[in-house]
Amino acid sequence: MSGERFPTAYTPNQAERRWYAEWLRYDLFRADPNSGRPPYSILMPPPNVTGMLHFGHVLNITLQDIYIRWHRMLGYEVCWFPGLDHAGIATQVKVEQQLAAEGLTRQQLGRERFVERVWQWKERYGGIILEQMRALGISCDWSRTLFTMDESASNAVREVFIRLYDEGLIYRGKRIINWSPRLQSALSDEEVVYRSVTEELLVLRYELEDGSGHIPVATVRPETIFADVAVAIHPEDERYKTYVGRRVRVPLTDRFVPVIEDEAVDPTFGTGALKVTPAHDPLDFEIGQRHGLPLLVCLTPEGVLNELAGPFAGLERFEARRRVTERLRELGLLERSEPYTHNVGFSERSGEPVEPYISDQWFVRMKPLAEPALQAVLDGRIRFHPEHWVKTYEHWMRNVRDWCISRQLWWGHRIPVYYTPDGRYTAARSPEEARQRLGLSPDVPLEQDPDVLDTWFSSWLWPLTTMRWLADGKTEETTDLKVFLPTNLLVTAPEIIFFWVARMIMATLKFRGTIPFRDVYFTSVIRDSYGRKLSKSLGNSPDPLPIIAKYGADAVRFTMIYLAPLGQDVRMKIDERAQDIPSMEIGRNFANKLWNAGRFLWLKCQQYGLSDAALLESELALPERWIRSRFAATLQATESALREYRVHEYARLLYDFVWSDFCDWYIEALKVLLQRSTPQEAACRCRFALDLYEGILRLLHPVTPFVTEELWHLLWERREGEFLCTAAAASAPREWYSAETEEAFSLLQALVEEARRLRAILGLPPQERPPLFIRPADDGTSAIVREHLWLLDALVPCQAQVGTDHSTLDKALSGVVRGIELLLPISADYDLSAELERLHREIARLERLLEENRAKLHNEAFLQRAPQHVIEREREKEQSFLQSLSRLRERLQLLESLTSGGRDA
RNA sequence: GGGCAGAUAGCUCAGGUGGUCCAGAGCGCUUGCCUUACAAGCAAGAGGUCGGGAGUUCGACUCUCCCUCUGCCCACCA
Repeated sequence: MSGERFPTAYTPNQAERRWYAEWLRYDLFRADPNSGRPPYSILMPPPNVTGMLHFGHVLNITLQDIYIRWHRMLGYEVCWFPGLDHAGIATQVKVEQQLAAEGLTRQQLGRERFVERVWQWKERYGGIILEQMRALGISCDWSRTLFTMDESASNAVREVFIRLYDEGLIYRGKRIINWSPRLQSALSDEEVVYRSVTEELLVLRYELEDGSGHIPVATVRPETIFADVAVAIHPEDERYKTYVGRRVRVPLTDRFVPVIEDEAVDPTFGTGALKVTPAHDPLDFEIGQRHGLPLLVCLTPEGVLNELAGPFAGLERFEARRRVTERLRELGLLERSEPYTHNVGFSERSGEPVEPYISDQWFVRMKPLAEPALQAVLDGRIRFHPEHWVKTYEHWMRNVRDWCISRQLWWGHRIPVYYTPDGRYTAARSPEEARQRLGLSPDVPLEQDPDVLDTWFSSWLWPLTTMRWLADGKTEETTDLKVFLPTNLLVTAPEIIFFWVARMIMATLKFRGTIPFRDVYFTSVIRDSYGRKLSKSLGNSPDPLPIIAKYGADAVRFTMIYLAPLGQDVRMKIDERAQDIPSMEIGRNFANKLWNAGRFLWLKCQQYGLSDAALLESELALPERWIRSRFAATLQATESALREYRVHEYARLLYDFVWSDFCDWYIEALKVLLQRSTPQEAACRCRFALDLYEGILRLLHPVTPFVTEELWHLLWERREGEFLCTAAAASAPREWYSAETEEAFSLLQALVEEARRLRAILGLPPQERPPLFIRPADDGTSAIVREHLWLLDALVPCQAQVGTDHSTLDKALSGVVRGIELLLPISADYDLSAELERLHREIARLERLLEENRAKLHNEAFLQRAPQHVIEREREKEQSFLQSLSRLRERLQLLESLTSGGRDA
């Protein structure tokens, strides 16, 4: 027992700063792969350095820390690998915005200086993010922090590119990709979001060369007609059969293009005739390939019409659309137009509509990688929680398409490919190697590919690069890889299942022959009370730091997991004006409750002292045996909840146990027990209480590390360097649990609650202790009740006494609990009408239940088919109903005779 | 168009494998309390035909099917 003063209130900020510094000072988070203890490892999904963390991260990181801290206390050698992601496009966009505010563009700055600016940005926001993570109290191994642009990661990225290239799994090709004119870069399919947009569907006249008629063609993108190379119809479309093989004029041009047949055309859509523009549409591209059509490009990378568009050249694509439409109308080439709602792809990062665009890009062949990765999940080597994500995963993996990995950006891993002036190229580690590979003499100039790789091309190597795989470009084997891979758990958002989770599985299987992780926990999506995702632009995503400062890190951690059931979205009320999340009070109040329970125990221990003499089993009172049993049961339940990734259940179990069982019942009973004990006994009871409380701290430490560490040191003398953080997890002997004890105590609880209800009806002042008469049931519970009248006295409060003759208590309020009748005397002039009404209601309720119960018991089918214990249970219920009913009826009769008698007199 | 998840008290949500609380918590609400730690608290209370409809079963909030609504993901056809 510590002799220091016990503060009347918990001040989170101070304690958090102090303990985090201590934990770091003693290097408690550093993993030692050579310790020989069983390993437990987690890879932290590296946050983007684009900005600050939001509450999605807070939940995600808290969950990981809970598992890390829990396993550390269980004696595992834990290793949590932290890091940051360079987030290519996203970060580049942010820095360009910053530049724009200064009136600059990246082109003005030049590549080198621009990249320097991005590094400055990274230092700044990376720093904020790390500060936020520390404020939350997370216990990752900071010595292993990795940034995806670190040299060691770059080395691995380069090697992987070259290996895949040599294997033919990376190739360069002219394909239709998603082009962002604003970013001047290609995007992967995953970086495009679709939105429903209403545009005008135009029907244009493509006139036959000989002037004998026309084909009506529907389009929403008339500005692309300049790149049309054919008009296609479905082979079985009778309407246009005769046109096939003839030529039509592309409107506004002098070009004639053939009419062709292709299965891909949907005859039921639009006019059934499709203008084929292979350079500007993925479907058209395929058709063009099939028919050997030429590729015409009418847009520049900036999204401006080029010389092919004749008089329209130089117009921006949407302006061009308006002008072209206008012109077509003037010339009578526009047959009709109608509003048409369809999905249009937008760039996720820069927001403008994506342009399907033909260009030279680098791709990864996904099919060979996807197959083993799919199997690993289907056969259960990797388990998803909740499991239903497996279906989504499977669907994507079976339909996976090649991954466009080149980006026309400056911020990212440069593509390790070198080109000769005459267009030959190869992947290589250096120009020298490239020359060697191409068999060139040293004087041939080479140019490295200006593009960089998709961010996820470094992220998918995360399980490997965090463990220093190929950190120097050569070394395949490291101690970390041997010990910590596969990792145990990945906690991540379901929205990056394709971007990241799937690809990590592919890469780790490919390059290491093993799965990257065993369990994947997909977190909840945090939404505001309107159901919207948190986002900075909506203003509904407050900065976690001030909220942590206001409520405490433990409160934030606890509230998040308390509110976030596995796989369900979480709605939180967010006060946008105050940038506050009021529900954080849940956790704050809980920490406060825990604190005060500790303070109470401290005060009592000061008062009574502590006795080392272990209490004999027989000397433990029922409330003590009960709370011990509840502790054992709670511990067991929390363990299985955590093992099955029902983390919110873990939080709820702890909340209910601490608040209801420990504080509301045990501590209240302890107050009475201490009063009735000899000083010697009281000291023993304090010891018992304190030990149990310590168990609670151990149990809670993974969620609320700070307040528990603080209490753990306040209540006990600890050796230098001793921390709850690295103490053993809570444990309880099996025999602590006793169903019988819990049954007995719950009877007393029910009696207390019923007696309090009666007492509340009378509205007595707290000091008043009315007599309470108890008429026991005849089921053997009588002894328990008789032995614990003192407890009822204190908890109700009242003066409880057992009596069988209650006839003298004619004027009383009554209640029946499991056949036990409680009587609270009332004054002669008390108005009984409310009580009579209540009795009637109660009797009616019980009669209904009895009826249902009897219907069951008289049902032959039920008796035959229901399991024995269920039938047994129904019989017991019948008895209990009968006894309660008879007592209530007696009571009613008595009161009715009284009231009528009263009226007569 | 395909798939997934959800619909329980005014609000936010709990309710593994159908009968053990005849539906629970927190917040909000009503009433009474500064009762030997805690008013960020204590005690009592009001409030729900568990989205609708069928079915399986001795028995369904809990399983199956259909419907309605909500959210998300995937695919995108001019």
